[in-house]
Amino acid sequence: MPKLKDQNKVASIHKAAIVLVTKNGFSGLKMAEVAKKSGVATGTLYVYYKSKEELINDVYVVTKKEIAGAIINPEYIKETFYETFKAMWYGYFGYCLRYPEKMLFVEQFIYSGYISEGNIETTDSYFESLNQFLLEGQKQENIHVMDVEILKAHLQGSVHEIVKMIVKDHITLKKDVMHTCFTLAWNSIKK
Amino acid sequence: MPKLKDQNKVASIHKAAIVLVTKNGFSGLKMAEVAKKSGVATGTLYVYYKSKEELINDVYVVTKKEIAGAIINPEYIKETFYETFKAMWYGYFGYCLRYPEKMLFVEQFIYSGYISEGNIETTDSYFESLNQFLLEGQKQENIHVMDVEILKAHLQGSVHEIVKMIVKDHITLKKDVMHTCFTLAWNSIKK
Amino acid sequence: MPKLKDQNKVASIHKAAIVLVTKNGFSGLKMAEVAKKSGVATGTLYVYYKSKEELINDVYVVTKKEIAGAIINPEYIKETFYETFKAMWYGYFGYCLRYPEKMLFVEQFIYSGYISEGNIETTDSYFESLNQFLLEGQKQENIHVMDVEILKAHLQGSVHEIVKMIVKDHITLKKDVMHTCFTLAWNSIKK
Amino acid sequence: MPKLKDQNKVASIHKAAIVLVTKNGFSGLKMAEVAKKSGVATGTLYVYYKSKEELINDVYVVTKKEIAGAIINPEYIKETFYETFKAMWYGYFGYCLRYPEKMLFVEQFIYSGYISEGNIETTDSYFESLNQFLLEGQKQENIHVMDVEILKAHLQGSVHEIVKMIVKDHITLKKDVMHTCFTLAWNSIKK
DNA sequence: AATGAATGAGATTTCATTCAT
DNA sequence: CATGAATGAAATCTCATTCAT
Repeated sequence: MPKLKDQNKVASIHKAAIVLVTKNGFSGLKMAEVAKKSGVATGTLYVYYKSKEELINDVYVVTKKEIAGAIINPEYIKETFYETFKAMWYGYFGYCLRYPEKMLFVEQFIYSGYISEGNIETTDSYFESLNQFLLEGQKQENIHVMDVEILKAHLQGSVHEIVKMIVKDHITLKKDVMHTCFTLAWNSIKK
Repeated sequence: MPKLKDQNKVASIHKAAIVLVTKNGFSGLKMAEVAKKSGVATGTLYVYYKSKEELINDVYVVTKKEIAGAIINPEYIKETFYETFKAMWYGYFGYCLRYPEKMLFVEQFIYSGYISEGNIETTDSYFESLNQFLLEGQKQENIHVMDVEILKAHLQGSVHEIVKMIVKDHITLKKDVMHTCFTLAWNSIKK
Repeated sequence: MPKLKDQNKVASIHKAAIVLVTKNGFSGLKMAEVAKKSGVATGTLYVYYKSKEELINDVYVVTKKEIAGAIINPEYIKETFYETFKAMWYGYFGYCLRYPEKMLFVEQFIYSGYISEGNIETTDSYFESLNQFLLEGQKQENIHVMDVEILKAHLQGSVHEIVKMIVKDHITLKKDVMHTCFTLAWNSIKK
Repeated sequence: MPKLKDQNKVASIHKAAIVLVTKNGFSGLKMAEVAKKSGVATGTLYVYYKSKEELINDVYVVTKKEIAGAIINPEYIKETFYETFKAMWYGYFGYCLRYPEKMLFVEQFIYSGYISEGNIETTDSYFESLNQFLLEGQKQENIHVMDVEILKAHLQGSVHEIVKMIVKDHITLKKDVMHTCFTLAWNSIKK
């Protein structure tokens, strides 16, 4: 956790860290580069964070929260399950497309051993209401009954991989292709 | 006659590298550790590979080939598109479940900047016949018509994310759950 | 305010580098030894210089400048060409005798491939006024007309080789021998 | 000293060592490069020489002998001291111009600490008759009386430095310029 | 004798972190 | 708080030499 000093500085440190991790991979993240890109001195990073690990954890938690917000949004609640799901799916897909580096950042660190146990639990809780929504959909027989974690993994995996491919190949996504992708997702789970 | 280059050595170096990446993450791959674990001197690593980067690239290419073999297998060719697809899907899912470290290794490095351009093209070619199979399925109206790359990304993303979740949480997968996962995949693409 | 870069440090690094090159030869220059002798950490050397090569280049340029100053000195300008030439020759000969390690250092590296192109040009410019002096001597018919570069090479070669011999054999140079050497030089070029 | 096995091999090892030292400096001489350039295996170098140091010493002694032969040659003995000296000077200058890498090789190692005491004495003996010739010239009042070692150093230094300049700048030497250089040398010593 | 793969001590270089200002 | 020079442990890589064939 950062000291609550200059929030602009924190934001630029975060941004730098995310971009650098995406570009050079986690092993390529150098504190000196984070400092340079974010316009602060290396020593300053240690004013805000005790270590590289802590910095990364902070970025992770904040980003994960932002991602939760891209899915769970009061505006997305519609009349039917289908419509709400659609809004959420588009919300998430759009977010990943706009911020692929954040998507990649979060993805990379699940297995890195860098994220502390406590933070995993914390971030999982952000998605509690999404779980409720999906369970309700199963109860109402809108979608197939199955482990919700598997369901989420399936949906998220699909979105991530498609976005990665699009970003990697510099493809400009057309509306109808995006709709095709949504159809893949919906067909897979609908009852 | 001089000593002959020992191909077992290459294999043990690979094995060590993959295991170490899995255990300590990519950033944790240290040449000294690779040397120790594979039973060679550090200098020997540099007899086989010009640099750490080249070693990793070689592991990547070899692993990617192995993965292709887990999907594209003459035994998997069945009477119907559905059955063949099912065999392939199970082949890949099973591989990922057995060797999650290889799955993760390959996944991690696509964005790491560690893989050289040439190797990306090389490894892409391994999957050519899979592309043909899917295109044929579209022509025969077994599955929806859409960009094959998107189709593959969708299917692969789903598998990877589910396997990651299972491995992460140390879940022992039951047959019926595996079948549920396959159903997700098939329902999403079938016509 | 951060710590300020310490210029004394640069000087002590230079000194250490020159002494070590003299003692152990160029191949014997080890960064760890330079660090130890100059009282800094090895990492600090890389704060000041990007690489060993750059450190050596810097020492080269600074030493070459010092050598130029041993020849081109306002005090050496006398009434006649002969007297000025004599003062310069003695200045250079004396410098080489006092700092044979610097003379050798500079001599060794011209052919070593260690000196970057730009630095050769830079250091050549230090001797421009010497060229002017010699050309003027030719115009005034004090010395033979010939390519100035050859002239300088001849004079410098003579000095270096004699000094090397003296230093190698630990001879204590008598005044009259030094005068004999000067006579060799003067007789060779005078008209 | 090499074992008297394959003299062609010895010759090509020598040639490779000389060229590589000239190009990359002494510190840049790598046994693996010598092996490659001379067309033998690294192990073979150690069949001929006990160590890198011994290899270098052998090259030194052989080259030094060759150089002595370029100066001291029965054909060069003429009627007068002047004519003999001229023939010798041209012989040496020509040799240096044709084999600058050998000249540089020998020059570099005098201060390197790599040449063993014994070999220095050995090679010095090759020049004994040159010493006699110069002493005789002094007795006959053809040239100035002074320490013969200084005299040789002066003459050799001049030749080397001029040749280095010419080779460095890729100048094609004209006959008259070569004569000018000789005149410098002769004027400096003649009585 | 000849080979070149293998070695490992030791060199160069990196980089998270500390510290003096 | 902020700075960035300084640190040094630890990483990568080199290369003279050895050794199995």
